[in-house]
Amino acid sequence: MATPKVYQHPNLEQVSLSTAMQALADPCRVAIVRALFSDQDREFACNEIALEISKATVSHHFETLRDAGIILTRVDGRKCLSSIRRKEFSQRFPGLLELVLNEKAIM
Amino acid sequence: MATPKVYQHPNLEQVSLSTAMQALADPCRVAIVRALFSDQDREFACNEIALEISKATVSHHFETLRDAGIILTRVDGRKCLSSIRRKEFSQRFPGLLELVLNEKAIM
DNA sequence: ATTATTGTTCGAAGAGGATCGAACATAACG
DNA sequence: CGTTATGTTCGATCCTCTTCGAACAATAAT
Repeated sequence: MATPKVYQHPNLEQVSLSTAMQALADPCRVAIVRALFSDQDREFACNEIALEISKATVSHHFETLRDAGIILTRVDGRKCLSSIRRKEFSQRFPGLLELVLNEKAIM
Repeated sequence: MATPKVYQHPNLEQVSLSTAMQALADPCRVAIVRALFSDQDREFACNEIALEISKATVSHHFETLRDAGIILTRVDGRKCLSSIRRKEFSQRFPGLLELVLNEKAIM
C-alpha cells in the first residue's frame, strides 16, 4: 500500500438495529466491548485484549464492531487504537450497550 | 402422536441475552413481534400474520421466538395461538423490545 | 538495512441458520 | 369415516459468519 490505512466509521444514523445486535451477538466481540468499556478513558490496541483466537479473527471482530458504529479506531504508529463510541451509540440505541454490559453470564 | 402437542416455554431467567438478540435479529421474526404487539390483547394464529414465506419457515420462526422467551403459544383446537410475553420479557431485558419496536426501517 | 511488531487481506474449511417441499399429525366438520 | 384446516418434522439446499494459516504491508527498533 502506498497510501496508509484509513479506518472508515459509519454515521450512527446509518447503522441499523439488526447490524448493531448482530455485532453484539458474538461472545468475542462482547468481550472486546467489555474490555474497552472497563477503561473508557483509554484506547486499546487489538492485542491488548486477551482473547484465545488468532489475530486474523481479532482483526475481523474489530472490523465488525467498527462497521456497527460501536468502536472508533485510529492508527498510531504500528498500532491501531480503539475506543468505544459510547455517547453516540447510546444515543442511537438507548439501553442496548447497558444490556450487554450488565449481562452476567458471557454465554 | 398419541400425546397432543405441548409447547415448552423457558423461564426468562434461563434465556441469555444473545439468544434474545439473535431471535430479534431476523426481519421475519421482527415482523411477527410487531404484529403481535400491535394488538396485545389478542392472540394470533400462525397464518394470521402475513408473511411471504412457507408455513414450514413460519413454524420455525415461531419456535425460535418461543425458545427465546418472547412469545407464548397455546393450542386451541387445530390452531395454535401466540401472544407476546411482554411484561416478563421487558423485566428480563429492559428496553430491548422497545428498541425493536421503535426502529423505523425494518431492515 | 535488517529484523521485529502490529494488523490486514486472502482463500478455505466448518458451523449454524433460513428456506423450501413433501410427508405427517391432529382436530374440526360434514 | 373422508375431507379440510392448521402446524410440525424431515431432509436438502443455500447462504452467512466464524475461524484459521499464510502471505503481505507498514512502522519501529536495532
